[in-house]
Amino acid sequence: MGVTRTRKTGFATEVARTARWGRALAHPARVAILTLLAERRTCVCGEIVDDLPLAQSTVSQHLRVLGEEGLIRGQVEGTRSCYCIDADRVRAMMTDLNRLGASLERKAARGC
Amino acid sequence: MGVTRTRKTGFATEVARTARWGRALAHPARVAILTLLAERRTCVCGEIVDDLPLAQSTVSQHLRVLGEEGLIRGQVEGTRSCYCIDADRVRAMMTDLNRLGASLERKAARGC
DNA sequence: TCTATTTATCGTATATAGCCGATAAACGAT
DNA sequence: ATCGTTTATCGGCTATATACGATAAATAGA
Repeated sequence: MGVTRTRKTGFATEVARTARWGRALAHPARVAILTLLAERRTCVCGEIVDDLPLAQSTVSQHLRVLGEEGLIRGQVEGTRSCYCIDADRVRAMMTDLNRLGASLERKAARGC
Repeated sequence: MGVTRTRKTGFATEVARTARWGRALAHPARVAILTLLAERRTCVCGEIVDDLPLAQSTVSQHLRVLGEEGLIRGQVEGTRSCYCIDADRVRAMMTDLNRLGASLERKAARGC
């Protein structure tokens, strides 16, 4: 023991940050939630639950993950929670992803 | 038994496809591999192993994941394996991710 | 042939993710 | 105060992801 088995460390911060965006998008439920939120501009938790083939508690967890990455914001309205997309964070994410994508496309295959 | 517990299904195909891209990028090692491959244009497996704080077998697994999504291609050269980025697939990925990003940014927060 | 090198895969262990039902917490309405 | 509604969190379980060492497979070179 004493040995770290999971290595989240040892990577450049930009690389790690990009991977976190990846994680946020790594489940179809989360992509679906973002898409739904975009379509409706804003949305109460229950509407999201109705739209997904998942239990309410599961949806709540996915909402939390998206919230932890800042991609969505929630605000309590009485007994309900209203969620919406945080455009600034989405832009930040796309900036990172596009930076990666651009560098990959620019210097693509050659002798392989 | 007989009950499906993991639900990969019940989501629109485009949503699922985007989530798969997310998964591919969801680990810093994989982002690091792509970045390294871009820097060097092409790269032998051993060089990647040397560049990452992970065991050879673990790196090999990450290479496989990236290969399964088509983001990289490998070709055997003697005892070595030479990997490179598949620019077409990267473009396809960025198209999907940007389509998502654009729709999220366009219809962003309003009353939340 | 024998050896060294390189890489993929196997076996196994652990950590994380994901799922659900149940419950708690907060609020509105009566 | 009580009840119903809504949502977050807890507990427990299963599945997947991640990690490593060991081994297999393939090849280059002596």
